[in-house]
Amino acid sequence: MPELADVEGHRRLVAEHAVDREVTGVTVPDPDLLEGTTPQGLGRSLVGRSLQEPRRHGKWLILPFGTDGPRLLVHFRMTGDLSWDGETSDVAGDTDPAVVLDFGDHRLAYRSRRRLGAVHHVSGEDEIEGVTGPLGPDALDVDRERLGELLADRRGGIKSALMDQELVAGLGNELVDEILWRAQVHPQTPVGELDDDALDAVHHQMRDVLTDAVRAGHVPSGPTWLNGQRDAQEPTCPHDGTPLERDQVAGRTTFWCPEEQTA
DNA sequence: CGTGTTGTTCAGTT
DNA sequence: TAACTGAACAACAC
Repeated sequence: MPELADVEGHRRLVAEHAVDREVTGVTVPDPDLLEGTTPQGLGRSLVGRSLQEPRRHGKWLILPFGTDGPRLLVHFRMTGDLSWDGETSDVAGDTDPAVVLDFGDHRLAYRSRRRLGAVHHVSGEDEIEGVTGPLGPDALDVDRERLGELLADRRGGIKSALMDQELVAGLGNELVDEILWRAQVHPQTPVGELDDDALDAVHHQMRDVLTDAVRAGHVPSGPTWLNGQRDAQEPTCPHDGTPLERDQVAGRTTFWCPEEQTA
């Protein structure tokens, strides 16, 4: 379920185990999910180089090799994970890995159960944006002032704005629903109608939700989280028990509390 | 056999 | 023009 928090979990897994280790071999069981090079080219590019500190920008995981060397840009889309020696940072079922990096006796494996994600190879830092496209600042780096600036000229609803990776990178369907529910803002509220108090609330909740979700490595679904109601038969507001509304907003299934999130 | 799904991109529309 | 909608992508669960 890769949104910012999940990808951050994958980043931590790599940071914990693989940094400064040298690639000794690569295997690409599913070449369809390798972009920007061939399986042979991947080996020529990476073998002998060591992995540097991994970064994350929004939902992209960036794995740099060597000094100013090639990078792997990893995207999970709807499903997928990384595993280190079989220890996974998420659950992708029993799917076979698509791309595997060997580090001596250890191995880092990328899986994408529905095969929508991909591992992109670029040869340097300046090629990254060509793959990711323009991205807004990472949601974890957006302070209150910046949020106001980003939304200042924005038309349309707040949910579609927050989901737009060019505006803010990293927020997905679950995170945005959670943030707006806690901020008591209706997902379709036009951005221009949000006053300072509402923007304060959105920003504050964005920080809180992200902090908790990153700590957990995914969007939590406990009893105090809207996210926990997502696949309940009769979803109710964890605050007051009101039946939640459910409809398509910004093209995604959206839940909100009709009592608290007034338009 | 339909329906739905955490993300992104594209074509078409407002 | 900005931004919206819907379809498509692939695979699986229900």
